[in-house]
Amino acid sequence: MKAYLLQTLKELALLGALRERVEISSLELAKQLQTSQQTASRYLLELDEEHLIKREHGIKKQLIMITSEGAHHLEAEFIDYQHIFSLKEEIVFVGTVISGLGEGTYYTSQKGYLEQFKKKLGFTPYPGTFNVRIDPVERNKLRLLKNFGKGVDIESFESNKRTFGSVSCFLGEVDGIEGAIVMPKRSHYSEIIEFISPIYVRGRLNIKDGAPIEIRIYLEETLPEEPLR
Amino acid sequence: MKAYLLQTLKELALLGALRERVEISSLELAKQLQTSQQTASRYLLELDEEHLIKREHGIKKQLIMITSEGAHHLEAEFIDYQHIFSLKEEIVFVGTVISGLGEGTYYTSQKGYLEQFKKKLGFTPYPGTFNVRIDPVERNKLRLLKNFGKGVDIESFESNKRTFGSVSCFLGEVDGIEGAIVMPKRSHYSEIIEFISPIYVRGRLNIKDGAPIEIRIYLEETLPEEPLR
DNA sequence: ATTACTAGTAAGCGAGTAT
DNA sequence: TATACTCGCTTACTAGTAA
Repeated sequence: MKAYLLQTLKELALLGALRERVEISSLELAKQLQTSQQTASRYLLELDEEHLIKREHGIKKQLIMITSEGAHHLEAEFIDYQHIFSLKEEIVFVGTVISGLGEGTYYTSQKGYLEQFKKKLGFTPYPGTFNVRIDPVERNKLRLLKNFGKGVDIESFESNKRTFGSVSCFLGEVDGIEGAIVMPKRSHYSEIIEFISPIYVRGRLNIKDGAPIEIRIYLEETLPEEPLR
Repeated sequence: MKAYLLQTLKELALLGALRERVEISSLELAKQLQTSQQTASRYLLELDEEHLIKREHGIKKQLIMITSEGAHHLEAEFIDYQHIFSLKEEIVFVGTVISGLGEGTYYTSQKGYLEQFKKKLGFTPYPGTFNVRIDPVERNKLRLLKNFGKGVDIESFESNKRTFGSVSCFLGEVDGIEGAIVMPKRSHYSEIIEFISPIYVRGRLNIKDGAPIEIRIYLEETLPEEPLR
């Protein structure tokens, strides 16, 4: 998303356009953004084209409201700032359940991974991964996770004459089931999040493909409680 | 501030550059920003020129840290987002005490204003205003105030054959002294904030020009407490 | 009043490359 | 490896103005 569009969207949000239709002229918006009327008008056109706002033309001014897609961008931005100023302790990914290609079972059955999971994560995962497709706008949360999350590194190893790459894990939960997400280190951000757990998640949740789901990742390590004396 | 520079600054902050020097190459930054190495390099040059970051060149990569000026921009942005998502109940302006030109005394002595202050703000101000020069980066808080603050409108009136313009007031306090800031409606955002109070602020605080000061403005109206039955 | 098109100018971009 | 310069191309800007 272009930086100036985000800025414009934020400005509209400040005027209340997340909650209601806001009446504003391109000239008024231009003053807020310290630019010309023409540029503000163009920004609004671009935001509209990208479905980040919805407009209705009144007789004079226009009524503008931010769409849910636009709101997602602002939320993502807010999360970034919360992290910058260390105010949040978890990241929630929203997505839909999908089926994997069975690869998850292959990888999570490798002894080289299993031993490390047991040792470093504290549990032996059920074979296979619980896969969730996240919205593309959620991907910057993945980046945040890499930068801020307390990742657990699982090292690469060799087995059967091939190499199994190193992965990062982040502890979290899906609908109350504790586990961790697994991210290959040498790969770009994907739209799929893979979750492992000692429990067979799909069975426990009795859930179908396409169902909405949330994965919650803990950013702070859970500190053991100090016993009262 | 250019939108893309803010975005870059935010990215550096996410990498921890608010707290410590961060080692990053222009290519790595470019990947984060989804742009080219050349552009990332140019962004860093621009941020440096504007004193928003400080750089040290290592043998390979460079060490980057965000300056306090850069941090202010990020804080201001964070405040904006907090307001968008309704998480803050006050705005604090940081500035330095300055002397006015005596105009404050003239205006605050006008009967037309005095009657409205008494009626709408609940107090009769001491003649004169307590003036604070705010940092230019604080000005977007003024804009926030106009959009979100529970402003009290003081209407224009005529007296002695001239017109006294309408002003907006926002209740707040300076160092524990309750009062309100006064902003002319028909004027651009200024670097000076004028504070009125039933008490002679300068005398009470025994403060000199140039001294650092905070003005706290309440965003939510203080609701009267419900008596317990 | 508005919005937004046209057109000329300015700013931003990244491939190539020097250092 | 790095950073950052040049330069040709693209994108973004605003004055003027139509609708």
